[in-house]
Amino acid sequence: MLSKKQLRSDIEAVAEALKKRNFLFDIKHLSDLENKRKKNQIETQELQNLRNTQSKSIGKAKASGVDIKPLLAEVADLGDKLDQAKIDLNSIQVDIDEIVMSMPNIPHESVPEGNSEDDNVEVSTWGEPGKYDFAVKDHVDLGEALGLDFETAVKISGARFSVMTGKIARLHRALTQFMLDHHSDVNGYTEAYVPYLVNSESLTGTGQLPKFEADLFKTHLHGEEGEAKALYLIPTGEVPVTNMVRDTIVEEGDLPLKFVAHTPSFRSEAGAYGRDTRGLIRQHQFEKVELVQVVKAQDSYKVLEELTAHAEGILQALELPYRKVNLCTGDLGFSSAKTYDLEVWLPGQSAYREISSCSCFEDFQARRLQLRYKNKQTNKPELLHTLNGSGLAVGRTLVAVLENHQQADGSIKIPKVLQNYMGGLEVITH
RNA sequence: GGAGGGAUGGCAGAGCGGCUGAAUGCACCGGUCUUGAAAACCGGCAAGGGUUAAUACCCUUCUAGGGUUCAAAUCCCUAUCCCUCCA
Repeated sequence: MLSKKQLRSDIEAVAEALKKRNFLFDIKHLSDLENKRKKNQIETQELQNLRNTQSKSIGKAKASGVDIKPLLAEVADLGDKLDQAKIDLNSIQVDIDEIVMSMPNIPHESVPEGNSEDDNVEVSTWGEPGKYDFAVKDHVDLGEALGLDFETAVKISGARFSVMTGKIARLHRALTQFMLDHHSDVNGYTEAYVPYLVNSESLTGTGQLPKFEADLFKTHLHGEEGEAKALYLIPTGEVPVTNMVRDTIVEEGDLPLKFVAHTPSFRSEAGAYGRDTRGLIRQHQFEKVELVQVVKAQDSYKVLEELTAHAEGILQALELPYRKVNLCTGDLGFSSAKTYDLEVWLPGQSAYREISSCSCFEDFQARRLQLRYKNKQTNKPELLHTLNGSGLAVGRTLVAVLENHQQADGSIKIPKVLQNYMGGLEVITH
């Protein structure tokens, strides 16, 4: 959420900044609402003040034995007036909130302007796409021989799910284990285990709600109260992990907070019909190892570089060629001020595909989350900055390992760092 | 399944319907003292919002949502979470 103060004082600048990401809003409508809010709020608070002072004087009069009847008559209609004023004010505030809650974050100045992913800017590349003296297969062909099974998944659940058995299931787990160990042992993250079903407050805190409900799987509880209490399957580990610190004032000495968590992610992929229908790239359920950091405002962009480098470290350890891309204003996620995508090379597609997305949200999430620390200098609570990134998406990493480390006979070389997790295996064959 | 008890500031923990935004302790910050530190002593210290150039003033908040009342941390109802006892 953007700062309402900023929206009041500098609405033109906000509109200008959001235009860069193709987000337009009715400036006049919002400022009209804001003017109404101001008037009603002052009015309401004056009534409240009046009631408070009147009540106090009634108390005093009663204590000193004076007849309070005339005083009571004076305040007779105050309650009704106040109730009405509150109702009016509340309805205006609901309208304003609805608008503000659906406004995306302002892009950082270093974000390139553009309309779509075609305008993203490549920042760096690592490794060279491999040269193969045989016809490369994609991960579906390679995987199906090794225990990757989409047909069974269709029977159990439907399209966009997968089953893995045997060595490939173990390889998938090995990737997860390696990532968790690496980030906690080498990069200093604290491992976290978190719920996979979350309430709507959590999703509002990180920005998935209210705007993106269609992308989520929502559970349905029985009973009349069911709707209000319904839980959602997490679309990313970011949600439960970042919400661990919702509504808290963090001790300055505990900063930065660094968490790593392995979670499944569930996405309805609404609107993605026909895209990546083959294989593991776009699934309703996939595993991710998520990095989350909570830092002071002045550190956040330095930390974005650092966190991205942590994700890159996994790709490097797995010997997977990739490139780092600075997302343009038009491709930026709703809550993000700046995002680097890491795109891994997939020989089966002869293309770079997203495998990690590392974002700095500045105080956009923190404001929704009421996530602060007490600044020792000013002695005031200040909003923190949040960041997260996949380190990495496990399913897509499996795809990348299969395709990049395939050999002519369809076997897969296991990267050195994974061999311990594979019981010493150096190659998997069917 | 039944019967109770509880939820208060960063934490712990008091709190008769009006003088309670809230005692006290811890933590934290500043000061005195000290070569320095500790201890001791003195002082400060909740959050959110509004008006304002500023000082300042005002409003809201004692798990959440309703209700009673001129007035609610305090009384009533409901929900959530925690605890104890019985089956």
